[in-house]
Amino acid sequence: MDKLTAHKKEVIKELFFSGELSAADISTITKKSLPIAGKILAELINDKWIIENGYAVSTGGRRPQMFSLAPDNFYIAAISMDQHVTQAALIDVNKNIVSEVETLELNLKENDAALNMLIDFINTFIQKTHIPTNKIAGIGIAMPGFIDANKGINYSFFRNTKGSLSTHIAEKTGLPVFIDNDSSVMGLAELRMGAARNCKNAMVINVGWGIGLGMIINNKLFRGDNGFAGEFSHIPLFTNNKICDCGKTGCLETEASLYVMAERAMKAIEEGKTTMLKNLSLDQMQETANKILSAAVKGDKFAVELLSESAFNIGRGVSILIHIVNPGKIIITGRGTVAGKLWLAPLQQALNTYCIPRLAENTTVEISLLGVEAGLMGAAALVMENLNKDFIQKTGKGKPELHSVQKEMKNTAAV
Amino acid sequence: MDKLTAHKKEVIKELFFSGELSAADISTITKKSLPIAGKILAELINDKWIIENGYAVSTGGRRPQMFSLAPDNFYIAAISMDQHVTQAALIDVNKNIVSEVETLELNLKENDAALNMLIDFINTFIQKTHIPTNKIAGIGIAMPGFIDANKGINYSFFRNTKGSLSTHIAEKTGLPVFIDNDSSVMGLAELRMGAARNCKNAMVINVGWGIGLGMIINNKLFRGDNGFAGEFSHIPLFTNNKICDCGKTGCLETEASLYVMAERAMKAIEEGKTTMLKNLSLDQMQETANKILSAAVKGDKFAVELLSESAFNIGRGVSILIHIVNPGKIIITGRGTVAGKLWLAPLQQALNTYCIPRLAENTTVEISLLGVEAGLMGAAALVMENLNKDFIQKTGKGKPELHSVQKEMKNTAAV
DNA sequence: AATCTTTTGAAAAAAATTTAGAAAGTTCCC
DNA sequence: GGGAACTTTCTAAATTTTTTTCAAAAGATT
Repeated sequence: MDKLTAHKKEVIKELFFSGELSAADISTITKKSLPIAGKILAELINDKWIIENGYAVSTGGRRPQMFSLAPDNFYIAAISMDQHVTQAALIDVNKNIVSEVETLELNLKENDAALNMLIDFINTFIQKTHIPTNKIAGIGIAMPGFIDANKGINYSFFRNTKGSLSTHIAEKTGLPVFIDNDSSVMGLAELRMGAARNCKNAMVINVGWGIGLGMIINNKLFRGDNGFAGEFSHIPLFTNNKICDCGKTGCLETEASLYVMAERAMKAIEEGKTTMLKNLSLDQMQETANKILSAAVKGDKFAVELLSESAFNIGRGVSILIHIVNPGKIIITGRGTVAGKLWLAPLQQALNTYCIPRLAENTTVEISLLGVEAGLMGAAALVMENLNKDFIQKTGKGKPELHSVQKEMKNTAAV
Repeated sequence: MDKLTAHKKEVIKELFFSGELSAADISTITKKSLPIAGKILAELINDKWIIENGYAVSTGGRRPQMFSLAPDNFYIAAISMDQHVTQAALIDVNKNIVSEVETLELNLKENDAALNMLIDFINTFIQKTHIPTNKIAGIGIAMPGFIDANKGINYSFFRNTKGSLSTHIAEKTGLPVFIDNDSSVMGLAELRMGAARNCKNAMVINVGWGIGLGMIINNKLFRGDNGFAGEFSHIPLFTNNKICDCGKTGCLETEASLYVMAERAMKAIEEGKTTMLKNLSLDQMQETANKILSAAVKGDKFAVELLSESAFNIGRGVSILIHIVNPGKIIITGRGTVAGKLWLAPLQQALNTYCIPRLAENTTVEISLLGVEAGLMGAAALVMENLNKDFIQKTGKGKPELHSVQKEMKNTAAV
């Protein structure tokens, strides 16, 4: 990629995540000189990529001209998957969801038809939006599994694809496709547009059917040697003889996860425990989990205890993370976030119990503000991080297209 | 620092760690164009920093001129400390120890006189070497504790120093001083001149009185938000009710470390266990540890079992590291390394037991080749990483000094 | 001997930064 | 309330830095 395009890409990216910036802001963020920043901005205005946005209030001197992305110039197709449910949404340049959030019940395990169903779902979704494909920057897919994002391969699901999974979907949809692990991508979302902005090191804990981990290290998403970093759910933390999905025993997720909470709730109810919870079923995990979480929010003593137990166990895992990584922030995200701040006290209690005070002191725990949209926002962020150079160079998206007759004339003239 | 000096610094650093490089090598390593590399090299030759080293064998084309650091141009004072013993050695441009390795028995805990003893020790050591101080690039100090290397502060030891510890020692010795945590610095040594060269992510396990961790992340030493990353010894891994130095229970170091091995050995001997070990004492930890390690090397069944138990427990901790960081290599270093490959089998056994196979497969475990010198080498590497700009600009170190008479003449001429 | 590789140096081109000054505000002090 | 002094933004020109290009030199390969 030539340097000019690389610079443009970076500026577009920063404007997407920040919304509005001045030339001076761009200069400091990109660590380029002001003349360079000015030049890039002028070109991007000329290409109709960005617009001038009037003057900001003064901070003690001349007021800066502000810039932002031109509205309707492009969109992002964001796909967020978990083991059971897949969601799709269209994101615009202001990070808003501008379509219906489409949902597909799609079980990833032992389902040979899943890939084709996914592709159909995506294609139908894009058609429904009525956005021309040349205005879609790409498709971002957040999904579970061991994923090599560079190669676009998921070693856990859709393994029978020949070649890379992302290339395969790109061929079937006609759009650039970027794939990464769901928890990692949620980490990216927090880094770029959530609670981890301006954090050097942050650990994003994805509380769902398992306990995922997105790692922000040195202001960047960290993926390890093979893209497998953050396999938090399966750290051997307990000596409990409970067998885990992964074949081992004592994994964190055998003692903390929405799934474990559901199991425990059902057992307790069977034993006659007093609680507002009823009619739970492991077959309808999503509904069951939501029932437990909202019961906890409403103050149901048993549900709160259940949640606190999981939170404390997660905290034990987090205390290990803190010892090893010394992060500035821990951020709780994922499906469990519905219960909000209920997670904080028991988790902090575990940190107080298991962390060296000097380490615990320097780390704050927060609930993600992105909430249930974290996965979709992460998928969008993934596309912006990998923005295609061809897409950036595709100038004149704002200009009217030449008609075929005009093209003919141009060609003739050239001969 | 101006760019030229920054470039020079980087070239000097790479030459120190690599020994010999061609202009093309420098260009690729520093990611600068060949003309730049050539220009820097020419200037450095002119400054007597480096020498031309003849031609290397051809790799299919013209033979490259090789460059290396000029011998005797500068030296590094390396200090390696642990809780009980402090070592000092002089390192030359070829990474060789060119002095006696001086040793000082210095207990860091509850010892108000320790800092002054350390400073005296360093000053005496430097005097003994008979190297003029303007030829010493700096003093690198590797020591235990919570250290903020940027600020030069050790929050665990020597806390009564007013201002930063490194500045204080610098004032008392008249040389630049760089301080960092011992395990981190061993990680740096492995990254730059050991088994972690060319590793993107590597975990360096320092087996000593506790279990330290130096983290290499994205080809760089990683220190976390406050410089406390890698606090591996105190991750809460066991439910054993053994109280640890840090005040908590169940820390990794309560079940794996040379100290624990010594305790267990003494208890077993008391109980009449069959072993070649005898006359052990916790007061003379270094000797006791060495006795156990060398007994294991000689094949003493009990000593091997003792070591294997510790290795397996370390492995359990390492399996957590692997799940979280997905590193390409695990490197065993520190005092325990004396027992060499004996650590590998039981540690690998733990990885096989506690790791998801796909993760364990991608990580290899090795014994450091730097051995007992790892701390000193790390301290030297620390100095090279932070090489002072003034020191680099101090040209003419190779040129003969003007005599005072000549200086007089110059001064007169100038008037 | 002809063809390919790699290194090397010089010249040309491109890119980026520094400098300087003008424009547009704010703040503080009398 | 009105300057004076200070800030911040913005533009253009001058300068510096860096990369690209080209060609020659030196060796390997077939």
